[in-house]
Amino acid sequence: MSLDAVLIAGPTASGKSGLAMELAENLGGVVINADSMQVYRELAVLTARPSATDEKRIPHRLYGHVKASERYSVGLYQEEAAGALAEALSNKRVAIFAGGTGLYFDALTKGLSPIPAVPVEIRDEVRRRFDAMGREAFFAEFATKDPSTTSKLRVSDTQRVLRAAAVLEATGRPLTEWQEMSGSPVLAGLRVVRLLLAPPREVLLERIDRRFETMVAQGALEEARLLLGLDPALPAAKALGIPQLQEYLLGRSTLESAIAGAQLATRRYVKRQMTWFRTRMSEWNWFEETRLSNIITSIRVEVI
RNA sequence: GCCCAGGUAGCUCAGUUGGUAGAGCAGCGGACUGAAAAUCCGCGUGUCGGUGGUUCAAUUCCGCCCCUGGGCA
Repeated sequence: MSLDAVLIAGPTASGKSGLAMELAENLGGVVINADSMQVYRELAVLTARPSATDEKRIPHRLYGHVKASERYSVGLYQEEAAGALAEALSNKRVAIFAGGTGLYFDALTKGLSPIPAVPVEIRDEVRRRFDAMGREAFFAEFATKDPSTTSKLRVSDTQRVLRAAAVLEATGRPLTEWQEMSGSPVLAGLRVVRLLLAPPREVLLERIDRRFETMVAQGALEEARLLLGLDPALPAAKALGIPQLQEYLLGRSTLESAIAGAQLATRRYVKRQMTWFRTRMSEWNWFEETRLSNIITSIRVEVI
């Protein structure tokens, strides 16, 4: 069987990393990250990133290579993933993408519209105007400039409203117009296997609760402390567990309630992940168990 | 054993002067194009402890029973 890439998606704590390494070992592969939070250097424990030992055993790419003070994005991911893929293929290795970020898998398998990068200054400027005007007034004004994008947004969806306004500002064209253009998938033309690991929810939730306690025992508090001075609006500052543990570090909550809060946030995250997978990745090969033998015998290779 | 108070959603509770019930939290479903572990939208999921009785109608009133908490012994 000839194969270029294996994609392993699944909710948090579903066993993706372990399976990725096993497959990498068997197929002669490189593990490439497909998770938006595991890219941040300072977040090793809290994002359950592969350990130094793991990285020694199997080559890993795009893990912990971005500073928490920086703002990563799908756009950057798409570029870097393409680079990591090219490197793997030129070394005759199978690229094994593992992660839980549905949007990143979209970039790999469907591609993003070719929207030019929005300069930070414009982004910040739009944000300032939003804060000054208030969301209602800002939205109303944006509606007059870009009715087609506005019709797809809600006033309350601040993040998307800001993005749409920034794109219009930076490019002079409505976001909807850009989005009608399809992009090219990172994996275009390659032979891939798409695996979705989805253990029963109750098993996952149980595992999550125990795992978070282990994380606290293994240095999660120190990671949260490291990020204390950072702008809370940065992506890394929103990693599951960070806000809750910081509340505790600042003396605003007990450790017990911080842990409970982080576990709760993680449960909700799993729900959102599952919604994405169910509704947008239903044609992937779904597995409840991570037993390699089961998976190996039933995989289907497809060309993207 | 007796006397109080209470048993209503997964949890904490509200309520119905008799017309099968609603809040918060938890939970569940959905959307998703450069912040996506983000951001946003939607949904009460129930033998009203059990069993008899009164009634056109009982979760609500009455009897008995069971359970929980407190008090007296």
